[in-house]
Amino acid sequence: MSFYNHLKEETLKHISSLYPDIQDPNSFIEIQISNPQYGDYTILSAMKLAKYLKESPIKIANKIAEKFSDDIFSIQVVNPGFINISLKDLTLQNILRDFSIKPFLNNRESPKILIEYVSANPTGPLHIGHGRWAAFGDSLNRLLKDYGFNVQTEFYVNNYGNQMELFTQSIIARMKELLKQDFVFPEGGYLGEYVIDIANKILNKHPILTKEEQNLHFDLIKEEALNIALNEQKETLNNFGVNFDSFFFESKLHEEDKINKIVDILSSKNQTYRKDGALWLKTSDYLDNEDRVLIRENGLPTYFAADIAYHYEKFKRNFDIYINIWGTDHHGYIARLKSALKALGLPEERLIILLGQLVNLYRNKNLIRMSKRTGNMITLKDLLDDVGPDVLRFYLASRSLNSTMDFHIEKAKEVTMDNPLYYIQYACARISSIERNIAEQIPDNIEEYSKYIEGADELEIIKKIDNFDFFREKAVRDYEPYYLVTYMLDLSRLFHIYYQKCRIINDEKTVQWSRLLLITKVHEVLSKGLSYLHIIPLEKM
RNA sequence: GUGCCCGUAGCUCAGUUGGAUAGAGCGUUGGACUACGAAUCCAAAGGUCACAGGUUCGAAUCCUGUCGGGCACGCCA
Repeated sequence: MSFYNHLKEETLKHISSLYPDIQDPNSFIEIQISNPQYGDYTILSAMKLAKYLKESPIKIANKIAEKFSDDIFSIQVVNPGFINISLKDLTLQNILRDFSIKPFLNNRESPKILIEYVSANPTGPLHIGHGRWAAFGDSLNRLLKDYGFNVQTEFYVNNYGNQMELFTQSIIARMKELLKQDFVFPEGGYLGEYVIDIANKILNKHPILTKEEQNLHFDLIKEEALNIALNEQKETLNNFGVNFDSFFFESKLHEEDKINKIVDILSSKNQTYRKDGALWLKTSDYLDNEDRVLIRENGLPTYFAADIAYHYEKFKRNFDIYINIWGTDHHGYIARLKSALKALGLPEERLIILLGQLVNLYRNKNLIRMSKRTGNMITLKDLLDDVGPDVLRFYLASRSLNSTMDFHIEKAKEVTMDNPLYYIQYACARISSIERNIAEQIPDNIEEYSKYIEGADELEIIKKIDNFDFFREKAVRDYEPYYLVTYMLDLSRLFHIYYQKCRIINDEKTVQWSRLLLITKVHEVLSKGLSYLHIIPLEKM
């Protein structure tokens, strides 16, 4: 266990015994990494407790501090109620000796989480926005799993409705064009080049369509179009290191009559009414600012109705938490969906919708405006071919989901600190290189050499290694994998500084093995961090 | 107009569920390879945390307002 987690447990124990009346002592556990001049970790709990207990924070801090009987660190209470912890050198050596990365929830119950993400319309190729959800969702998945959650991932396929019809009509028009027949391109249809490719593929697969009237085979063409578009999306995602446990087809909800059922349930709960020939859901009784249509005047259900049915089915699967990753352009949709879940009596608080801001794509300093309709776009596949999956994933996952990001294609291809993945990779490559260069047999008990570590730079690195659990916990708490990216850059920096100053390969073997142990642990942590991004550390560059 | 997000160094961004003296990289200027990989390191310069109030032991962080930018406001999906 990291010292950080040890300190958390001890603090909890002491607060519980000092204040047995507090119902949720966990909510008062707050530990941060200190400003170096004050120590290594700082416990902020006394000041949180002071507000709650209406007692002087410094008194509380002193009481907590007295409870700590460990002699493995020094402890100091400072106004207005900071409890500063400074680790002794021997403790740091032991942290290095014992360090390993383990799931935090190892021996506890593992909550089940379903993450739904990407969920693009199967009407064309993925673009960089989908890439962002893919990179983020997959990293979140890997991070939560590593922490100990039981995670499954899902892609919701919107293969039903007007967009799919329009897509099919666009393909049929292109097929007719290829056959030199008269055709009318549908209004608002899909103009992208890829539609012609798909038309060609379908014609090659089904030569009979060249003779027959294509409209008679509308459903067949739609089915083929869906398969081609979806498989291309899957292939792109796979090349991006992103795979899903399940694909849920919207059409299934229609085929199995789930939508009518959900509408009936809502009606039976007196949550609907008729107006202007349509059936409305009383979402404004809950979180929404107006009511929404479930069944249109023409008798067809809305996308919203299908989405309610989808989430109703989702909730039947008994996960503890449902995470949806949506683009910010769907933010207006949250209130109505959560309202519908409330109307159904479902625990909507289990549905966590993470909104991602959009990505602006630049080439040669020009913003590229993309539109699937006009076909003016750079696809995710193009970017993967151009800059490669590692750089793309690193970049897309290295910023908060909540900040709009600019992606400059030229800069992503440069190998500079504008492209910090290489800074981390260079640290990994240097460590691998040293491992290759050490000719002797590495001793089995290399952990025991931790006691020869004593340089300030080295102890600094051990502290940073111990911080891994702190940042992982924070990333899990906020659903923000990028915290680990910032952490990896910091750790890499400490390594590069150290590397510059100290030789690892050394005639003095106790020094050599202790230093090798240290950088091996750095390597382990960096590898773990990169694994969340599905990036393999380089042994050579 | 209404709702959501954002505004930190010339640029791109960090900044600990509010915590101690706001930090990195790029770019600029100067320096370090006869030692494990110089894709590195060291140093300098660079700030009214958009602006104005408020909350409290403490605000870049929370609240209110103003200004600026992005997105969304369909019986499309």
